[in-house]
Amino acid sequence: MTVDPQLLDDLEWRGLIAHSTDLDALREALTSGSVRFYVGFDPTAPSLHMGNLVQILTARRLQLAGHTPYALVGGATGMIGDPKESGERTLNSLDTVKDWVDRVRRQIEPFLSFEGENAATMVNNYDWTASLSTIDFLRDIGKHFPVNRMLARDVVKSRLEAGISYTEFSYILLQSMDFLELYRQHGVTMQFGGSDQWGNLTGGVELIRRADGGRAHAFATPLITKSDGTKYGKTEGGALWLDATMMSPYAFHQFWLNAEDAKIGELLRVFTFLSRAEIEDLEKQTAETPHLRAGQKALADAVTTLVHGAEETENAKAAAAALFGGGALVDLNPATLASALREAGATQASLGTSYVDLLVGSGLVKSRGDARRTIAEGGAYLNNERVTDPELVPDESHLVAGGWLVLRRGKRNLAGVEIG
RNA sequence: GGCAGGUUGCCCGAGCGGCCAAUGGGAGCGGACUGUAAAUCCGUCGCGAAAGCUUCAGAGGUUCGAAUCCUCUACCUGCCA
Repeated sequence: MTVDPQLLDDLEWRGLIAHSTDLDALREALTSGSVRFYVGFDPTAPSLHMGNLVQILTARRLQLAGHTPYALVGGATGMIGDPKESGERTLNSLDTVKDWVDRVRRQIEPFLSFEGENAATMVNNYDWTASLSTIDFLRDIGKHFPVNRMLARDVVKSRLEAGISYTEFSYILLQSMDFLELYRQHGVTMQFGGSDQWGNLTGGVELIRRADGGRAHAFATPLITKSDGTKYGKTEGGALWLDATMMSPYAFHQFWLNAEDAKIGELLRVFTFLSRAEIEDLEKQTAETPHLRAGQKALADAVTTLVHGAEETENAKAAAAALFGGGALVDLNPATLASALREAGATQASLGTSYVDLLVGSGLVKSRGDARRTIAEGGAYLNNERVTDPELVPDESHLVAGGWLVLRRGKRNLAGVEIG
């Protein structure tokens, strides 16, 4: 297998290396042959989200450059829980974790190739931890972890006051053991993960050195933040899920389309496979003609295509064009409008329902008082026309596209109501 | 173990018997500007059309009336052992 010698330069240019073990050694390893590497995903929810996407795409970049991926789902680590600063995690049942493991596995698979010389392999750490005896674990693994070092870790330090269970405290041993296991069984010599995983990554590198005298590498990808420093990928609805049933491809596409100008370059580098020349050109366009939003459009199209495919991306774009096109809704092709509304999120209602209740039913507002408030604030629309009468009850004359009402809150929150 | 203090709306944080659905800040939401950006400014921010209803850790109690006083329970913090 020939490898791309430019890989590490490309990763650095994309800003994907926030921390790393010896960078020169890593460079040498990555240029001298196909490196077997691993990246893990814990099943903490029924779907992966934007943060995980950074890792998935990075794994793909490595595979495309000729290296060999081992994608790990944490059937075991998901039972324990990685300590986080905000507090102790709630344990999930074995059944829940198993279900989420399956879902996560299926979400990762499309991004990697399981054929060819550097075919990817899926592994589950439950397979080598479930039957491990406590005595063996404490003697073979625990002996290599000085507690004083473990206590010095930032996450642990931050939890010492509020409290941390032995369960979570032990997490790093499990993840480090994963690396050792993959190193022994499959010759895996590199791991990467999010920067919040840095302690766990180096834990594995060190365990391999202490237990087997082996040499392994690790690097961490950066946390993607907004320009104000807060975490990226949060919407009103919560996380930016990759599962189409948890977040529609339309909503997903809209999220990226609304990216702030200042972040376009960074997001394009991290989340797309566009070339350096293409990205630099888009950055230039964003700087010179920001209102055209060429960068946002390219970003939204590229990421949505990666996650949901070309067809869903076209649907999302068509829906957005129909709903934000600016033209009168009645002039639109009924079929186009109807499918756009289904894409944006649609509910059903019968004629005679008040506008306020329709807004509540659509989920655009959370209570009737909220609906009335929105109307009073001038932020409520029916068929792209501002609604000023809080008592409005839509009738036949309001129907468009053969039986639809188009509700809007604010500039960009849309919902369709199918009248049946 | 002893002593003192705390627990308020999504978060932080005032209130310390009626004028409190509860000051203020942040987040969120809407409007203006614009580009379905950012920044800024303005408005809004428990439920209810309203009357009113349900909130200030939980359960009781005092009172015409409690987030505010008393008792118990839970959790947290500080000081002394």
